[in-house]
Amino acid sequence: MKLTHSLEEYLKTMYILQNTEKHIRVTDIAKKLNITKPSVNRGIKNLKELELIKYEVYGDILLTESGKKTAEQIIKKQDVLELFLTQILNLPKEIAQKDAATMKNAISNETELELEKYIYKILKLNNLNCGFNIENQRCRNCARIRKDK
Amino acid sequence: MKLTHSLEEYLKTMYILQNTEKHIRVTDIAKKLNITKPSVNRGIKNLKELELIKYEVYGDILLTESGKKTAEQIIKKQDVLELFLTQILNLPKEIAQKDAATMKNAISNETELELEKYIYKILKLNNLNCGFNIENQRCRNCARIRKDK
DNA sequence: GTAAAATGTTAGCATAAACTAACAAAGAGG
DNA sequence: CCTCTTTGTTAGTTTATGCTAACATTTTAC
Repeated sequence: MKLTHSLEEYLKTMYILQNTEKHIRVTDIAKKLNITKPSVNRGIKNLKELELIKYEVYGDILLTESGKKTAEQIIKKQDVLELFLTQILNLPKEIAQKDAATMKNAISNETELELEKYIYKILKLNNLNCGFNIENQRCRNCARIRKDK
Repeated sequence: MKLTHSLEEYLKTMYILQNTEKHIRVTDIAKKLNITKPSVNRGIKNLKELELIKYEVYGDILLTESGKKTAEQIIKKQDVLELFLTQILNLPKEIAQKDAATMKNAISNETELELEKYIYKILKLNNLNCGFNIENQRCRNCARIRKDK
């Protein structure tokens, strides 16, 4: 079992929900990702097998330390792409988010790195995680809070 | 039956081979895409069903007019991405080609358009199809021939 | 012109990821 | 505290795309 595209999306969504909701629920993940509950259910089992979450049937979903780290990496990668799409190509947030999610599975690490450097250069940012954190949560690196346009 | 990612790759490869080889052969497609012949074989059947190619068992593969147009669109989309990766991010051609192929299925039309505009602006090109045509073939729009670095 | 090599095809397997239908468990209100 | 709604699970199907093994056809070389 390996961490696939869709499993990454599940994990990412869980991480986000964990910070906004009391419990991470199958139904909420399904709604967020616009898929059915049985699909999420299998995702949960796979993520458990990968030891990225803790879970027992009908119980709570909890991200392990490894799961949190992995989710943060996924989110960071996607943020870089989303920032490029919104700030440099001036695409609306909605499209940028959707495309960033699919693009992140399409690009190599080399491309990601170069893109990050490029964005850094263009936007003259001091910290890539500032100003484009997710869903109005506090940025984990610099404690700033994003303000959506 | 719809034109999927892999079918696009098959069609694109056929289009390229059509211009360089006398016949489009299953084996050559398979080698180019690094997959097995049976996989290509099924791709052929699907592309035939979509009326993008003409084909009879053990016969020649021929792109229909629709197939050619579609292939050109695919190649153009991918060229835009490859140009961005090589010219703006300075990635090596090898990585750029691979990433462009996967990225083209990950981005929306809006993103493609904005990216194209952006590249146009940055590189001040007069014709996006010049200078990054495929495989040293003549550019279909301006008749220039690409020179690889 | 026939035997060997190259090429193409068929059939069936595997995996990933979605789905529906049907059922099981938990929680909320009366 | 029991029923109804919500939520979660299981089982099985579908689709896309790769694969291997085995076979068929065509081409090439002598």
